[in-house]
Amino acid sequence: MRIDVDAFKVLEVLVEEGSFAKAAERLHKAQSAVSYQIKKLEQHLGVNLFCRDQYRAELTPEGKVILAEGQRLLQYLANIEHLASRFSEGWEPKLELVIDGALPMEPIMKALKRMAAHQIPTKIQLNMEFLGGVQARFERDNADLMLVKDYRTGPNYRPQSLPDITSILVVAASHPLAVEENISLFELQRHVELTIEDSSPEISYQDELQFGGDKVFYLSGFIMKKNALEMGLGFGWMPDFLIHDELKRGELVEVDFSGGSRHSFTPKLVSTMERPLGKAGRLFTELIMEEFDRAEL
Amino acid sequence: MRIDVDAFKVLEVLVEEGSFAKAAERLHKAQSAVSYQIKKLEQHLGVNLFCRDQYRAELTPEGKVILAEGQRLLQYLANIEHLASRFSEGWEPKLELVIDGALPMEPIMKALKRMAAHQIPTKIQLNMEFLGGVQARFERDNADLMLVKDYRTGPNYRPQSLPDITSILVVAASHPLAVEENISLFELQRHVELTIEDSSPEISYQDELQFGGDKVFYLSGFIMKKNALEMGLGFGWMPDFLIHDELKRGELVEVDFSGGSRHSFTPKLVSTMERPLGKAGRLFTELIMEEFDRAEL
DNA sequence: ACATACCATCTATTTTATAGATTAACTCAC
DNA sequence: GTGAGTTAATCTATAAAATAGATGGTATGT
Repeated sequence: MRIDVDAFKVLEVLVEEGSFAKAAERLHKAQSAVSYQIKKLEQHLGVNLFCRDQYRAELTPEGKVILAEGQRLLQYLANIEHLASRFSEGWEPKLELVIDGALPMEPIMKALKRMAAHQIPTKIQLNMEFLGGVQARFERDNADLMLVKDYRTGPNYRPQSLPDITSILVVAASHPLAVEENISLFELQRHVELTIEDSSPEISYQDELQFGGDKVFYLSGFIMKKNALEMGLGFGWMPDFLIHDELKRGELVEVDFSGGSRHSFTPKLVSTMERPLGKAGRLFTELIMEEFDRAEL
Repeated sequence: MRIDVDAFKVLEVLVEEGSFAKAAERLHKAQSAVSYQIKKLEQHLGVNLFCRDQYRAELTPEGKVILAEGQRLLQYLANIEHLASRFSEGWEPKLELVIDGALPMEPIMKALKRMAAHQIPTKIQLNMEFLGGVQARFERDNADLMLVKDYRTGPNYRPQSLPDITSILVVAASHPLAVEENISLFELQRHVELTIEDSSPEISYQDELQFGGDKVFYLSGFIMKKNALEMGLGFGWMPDFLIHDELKRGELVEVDFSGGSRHSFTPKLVSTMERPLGKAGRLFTELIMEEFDRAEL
């Protein structure tokens, strides 16, 4: 038979009260029950916790150590119970998020920071993907939420719109396209297009914003894409919030494409009815909406 | 009623085996007992650990977290049991040592280091005192062992001798006493004597190696005493192992006192029969003897 | 469709925890 | 000292809990 953790509680109270009878009273038990529990604990551990030579039983040095360890054990057990109570309140044990690298990180990070401040029991996993990779991962991992630029609608998806984001077709000021006017698609296709590499494992649906030229560079993430643009490697779409400063300083300029150099999209926060959100998921939804709205001002 | 930690063990085996029946078999219990335990745990925590929709009951995400936490709890409990078993093997929970600052620290530290390597459950407390302070603390704190230069014998003391250590009466090379020959006690008393301050709370027995002059500086520890000597503040006794290099380099020189400039004493390792040593105390005794013998070579 | 495996549930039984009473050893006040 | 009052172990009866064994409904696979 395994040890009874209850005995550690009895031990604790017994030491606090300093007497078997008082401890029994505080524990709403008979004095004999306390004696029995302590004796059982001593037998189980093979250690004398109390020295019975004196009139009042006195804790041995070994007993002191066992008491301290037992208290830590009880503490740990209480933590588990607390954790469980949070679960039964509706907090999910894990919240898995997939976010699109094309979206601004600042409001996302702010929302996560505020989540952490709530002392919630939920473990949060955050994955960043690009283009079709976002949805691919959402489906493969059975994630709880995806924050995505655009997605193929599924059977039970519940999307919520976030404030619009504008992409701008830009190029370095030093690039030939920077000075041309009313550029045709044909002309555009003669230059190198910079694109984010789709992070999905299989061939995914093509981004509707590609121009179909044969000179396409695939980059892994917007930081690299921005670098490549600044170095004049080619032209490409960038979310406006990422290049605000560069446009202002004139390092990057908008391409005067006849088909339009601005494109706005509506990021979506998507969950699925197959995996309804728990408390943490709903809290995150609320916070992320707030942060995106605030960022827009 | 408090939670039954046994249930965590059942949970662990159940998850490993993947079936209530198999788990019951491994635990030498009936299948119903396993069902009962798990149901009780779920009720107690207020959390569904298993999803019974499928044919085979499957662990819920909450269950996974509870399982992991439960395993840590069991680990902790096992640690306590191990600790207790070490106690019942004769390892005392605490070993309190008092050492004399006049003794070489190196073998003591080496012995302690080797103690630590033994993975023993005993907590070790080490206190350094000077002169009468060593014994005062040994008695006041009911310590287990004292390593002392000399002591007043008590009723039930069990001393063991360590290899002799020599003290030398030294002074800085720049000090007037450094060049005098065949110095009388009277001459010596005209100069400042440097002494370690007795660390006992009450007035203790006077160190037999004091000269009775009126110019005495009391210092707290041999590091300060050595500094004071080097700076030519006065003369004083120093254990040879502490000033070996300084003598060699001629920074400190032996005083040519007519009454003798060398004095050897036998450090003692003392315990009392009122508090017999446990395993850790005996191990320390063994190691410290070894280290002192080794240091002598 | 049949044999098999899975797990909840029921009942009887064993095991364990507890209360209440008793006793021996001890303290303290007088 | 002596007697009243504590303290804690021990004993016995009882209440509570864990367990075994049996049963039944459901899912699996061949």
